[in-house]
Amino acid sequence: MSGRTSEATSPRAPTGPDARYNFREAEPRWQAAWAERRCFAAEADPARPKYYVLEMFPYPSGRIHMGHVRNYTLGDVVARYRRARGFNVLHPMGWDAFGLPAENAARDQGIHPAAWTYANIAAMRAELKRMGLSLDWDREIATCHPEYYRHQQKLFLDLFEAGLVYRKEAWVNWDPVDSTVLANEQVIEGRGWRSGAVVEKRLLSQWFFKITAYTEELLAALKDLERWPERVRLMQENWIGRSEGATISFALAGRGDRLEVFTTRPDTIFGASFCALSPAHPLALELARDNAGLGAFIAECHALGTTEAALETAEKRGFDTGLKAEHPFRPGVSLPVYVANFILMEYGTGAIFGCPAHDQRDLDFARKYALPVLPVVAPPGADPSNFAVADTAFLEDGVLINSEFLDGLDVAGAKRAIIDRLERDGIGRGIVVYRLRDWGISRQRYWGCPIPMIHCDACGIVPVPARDLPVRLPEDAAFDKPGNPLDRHPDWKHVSCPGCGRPARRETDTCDTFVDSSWYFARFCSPRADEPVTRADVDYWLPVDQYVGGIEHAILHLLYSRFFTRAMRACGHLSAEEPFSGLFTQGMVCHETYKDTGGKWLYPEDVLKRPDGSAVHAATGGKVTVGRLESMSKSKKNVVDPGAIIDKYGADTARWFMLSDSPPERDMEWASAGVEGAYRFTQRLWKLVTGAPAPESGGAAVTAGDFGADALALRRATHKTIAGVTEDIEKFHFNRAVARLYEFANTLADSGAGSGLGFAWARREALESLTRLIAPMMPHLAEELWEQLGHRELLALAPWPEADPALVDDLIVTLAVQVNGKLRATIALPRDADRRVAEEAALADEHVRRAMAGKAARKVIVVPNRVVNVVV
RNA sequence: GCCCCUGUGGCGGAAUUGGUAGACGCGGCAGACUCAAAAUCUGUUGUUCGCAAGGACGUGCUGGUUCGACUCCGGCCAGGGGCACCA
Repeated sequence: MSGRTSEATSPRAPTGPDARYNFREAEPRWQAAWAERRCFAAEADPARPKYYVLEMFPYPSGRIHMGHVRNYTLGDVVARYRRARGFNVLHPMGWDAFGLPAENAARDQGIHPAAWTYANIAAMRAELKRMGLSLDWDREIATCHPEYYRHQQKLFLDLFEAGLVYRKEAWVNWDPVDSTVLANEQVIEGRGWRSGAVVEKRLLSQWFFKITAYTEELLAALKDLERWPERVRLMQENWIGRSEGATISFALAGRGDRLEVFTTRPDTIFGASFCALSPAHPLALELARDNAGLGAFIAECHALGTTEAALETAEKRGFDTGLKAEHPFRPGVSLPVYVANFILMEYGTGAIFGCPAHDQRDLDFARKYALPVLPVVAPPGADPSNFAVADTAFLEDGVLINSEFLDGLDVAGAKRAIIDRLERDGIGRGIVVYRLRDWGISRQRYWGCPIPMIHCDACGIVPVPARDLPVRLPEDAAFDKPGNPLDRHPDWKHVSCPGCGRPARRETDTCDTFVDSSWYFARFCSPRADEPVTRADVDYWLPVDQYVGGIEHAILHLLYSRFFTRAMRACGHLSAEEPFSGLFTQGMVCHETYKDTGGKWLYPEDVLKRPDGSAVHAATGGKVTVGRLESMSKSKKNVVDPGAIIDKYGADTARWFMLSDSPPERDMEWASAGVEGAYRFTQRLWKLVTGAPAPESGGAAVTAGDFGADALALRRATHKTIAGVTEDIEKFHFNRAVARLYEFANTLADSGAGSGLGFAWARREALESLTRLIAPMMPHLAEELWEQLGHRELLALAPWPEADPALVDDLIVTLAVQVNGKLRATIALPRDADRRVAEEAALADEHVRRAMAGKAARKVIVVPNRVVNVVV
């Protein structure tokens, strides 16, 4: 080592290449080398097994955040590992580039959305490139580019042709702050997911994708997505919301028509005491024409909509229409028909029968309007003659009572019996209904993909001919007023009708941005094709073998992508059944929060932590309150800028720390002390490999006889580590892989000088294996070490090390010896020693003898290579 | 309200899936080097009793199954997430 002392101390001042690993110099150098060799450019090759790794593409906000660093590091480990395993890997990157923030920037800063977006993309691309990700940048796409949305418009036309797109007048969720329509999924607790504004109901003509055409398929296929987290499958299952029930049609007294209701409890028909209609039900609207009171009630229901007041009160209210529905099995009994505010037109038939004894809402309603409550299911063993329901409905299984031909059956049996009877009588049938609704995609915004349709007074709605695509966004839109800039534009919407040539109007709605992200994974397979996708390419690359992203997209994005895959298949674009065969959902990156004495949030870099755990303001020395761990957010200032971390420690350290400690699916804490530890490890590795160079074997033949005990021990450690790290990476247990690599580096550092040709060979094998194993996680350092070990070829192109099974298992194993289940000793035995040998060795141990206190062993349990338990 | 997940040292977490609880990292303590500090290296670090050998206790709480339970089962408690007038 050199005599220099003042350098090489702080991460801020690394120096000469011989003293320390200089990431500042090395990282850009290796990135340039990878780019020059085009190591990560993917090409379809049917002769090779493919592996498509994809992380959810980012919204170009302008800066990357720690969540991105974690997401892209996880994906990159998989990509680099698979490449080393010989797969033809596709690992692309793009930009989810349409969306409202660009229009807000235009309004607030006077920058055009396109200029703002492309500048952000350039900034973020540069940041991502510094991370050393093994991406095929040749395939980069941005959804706001006409070369992308042009193909999306073509897909829209194809879906339209296939009957999967339609237009209907619908009550929509209107966000008054963003002046746009939101999908049901984008309304969270009655508020817009982006603006947080209270959402109103409005009736508008909207474009819909017929996702319900695939409801059964989307649900049934979930069980085959074995490499998806169970929890995501469950969330989608709940979202689709399958429920089995029956329709029952009631005759209406004094009218020729009938009322059809939907119920999941047809078995409770004899307990029915009223019927109720949705305020939007056609019959309700018809009756309202001659009934001012009813009209007022319906108007009131709509006005309330999903406003705050409605959410808070949530009171069940109804209006008696005066109509009577005749009970289908009890001649002469009739039920009042109400319009009720809690019945949804979109679910079932928009009408129900109420059985208060066995449904809590119906019970509340019945009590309010003094309707009868007749129990028809009693708990098993209860006396049917005096079983009654007070203010809690009885929802469990039991025995049918007061129900004529159903009496004595259980709930499941009664359901079957009544459905049989309804079907025989022709007044109902068993059906399955779903919660899932069609996907409303119209947005009254500028910065989105224009919907390629034209409204003609003579021809109606006419698709834009494919040859006229793309329908480009006008560049000269104005953003200073609320509402849709496309609709306000002086001439953009005026076109001639493709059918009759007369003046017509363009559709001014643009697509929900979830449409853009519903097929980008397919576009990556042939990103410059003159058609949405090239069949041969998508059929080779799809499905995505490993998709990585945040749990927040568990429902919307993933369900829409699954729909799009099916819709594109129906249009002949691809043959994949599912878009993502493997899914991994990562946890969030969290950080402590800090507040000063005035209660103002502080950035972590302005806070000084003291050894006793307290914290002070770095500049003023004032007291700082340390708050709990929370997901990083700008509003709480508990953010750490990835750029600053990479400046200070390098990309490899940031990547390594991201993978250490916390399992990737769990939330993690970004702790500065942990980062320092990761940085120290990079330097230790550098010293380990360069400090005591392993001689090159130079092709000299090494035979088994050359390996002494120390060499063999080292070789066993090496092969055990290879096997362990390989398994950990396969299973996404990156934190365990990291722990193993720390352990192996410690073993290697402690293994000393050793002697002889065999040891030198074993040491070199160990160092090369270590270098290859860290490569997916710390790719730059690994290349540097690989070069130091004398290799001329890039490590990025080298294969993954193979573990020799003969060296993975130890020859001598340690067994635990218990007496009555308590650990008393450990004994060392040859691997797979005979049970009798193990038993004798255990009983001979002095600690064991003492614990047995002279008593005889009643029973001895031997688990080979693990444990001997002596029962006395 | 319904559904799901998680609870292990001072902290992040590990435990071959029923077989030596606490690997690995962070932090702490002690020591070496240094005029001193930083960096680096060595040792130590669940609690507790004991000079020691050694013992007792210990995976949210509680009961059970088992030769043996962080792991399986029942009942609680706490934290987090999803859905929520869905008939």
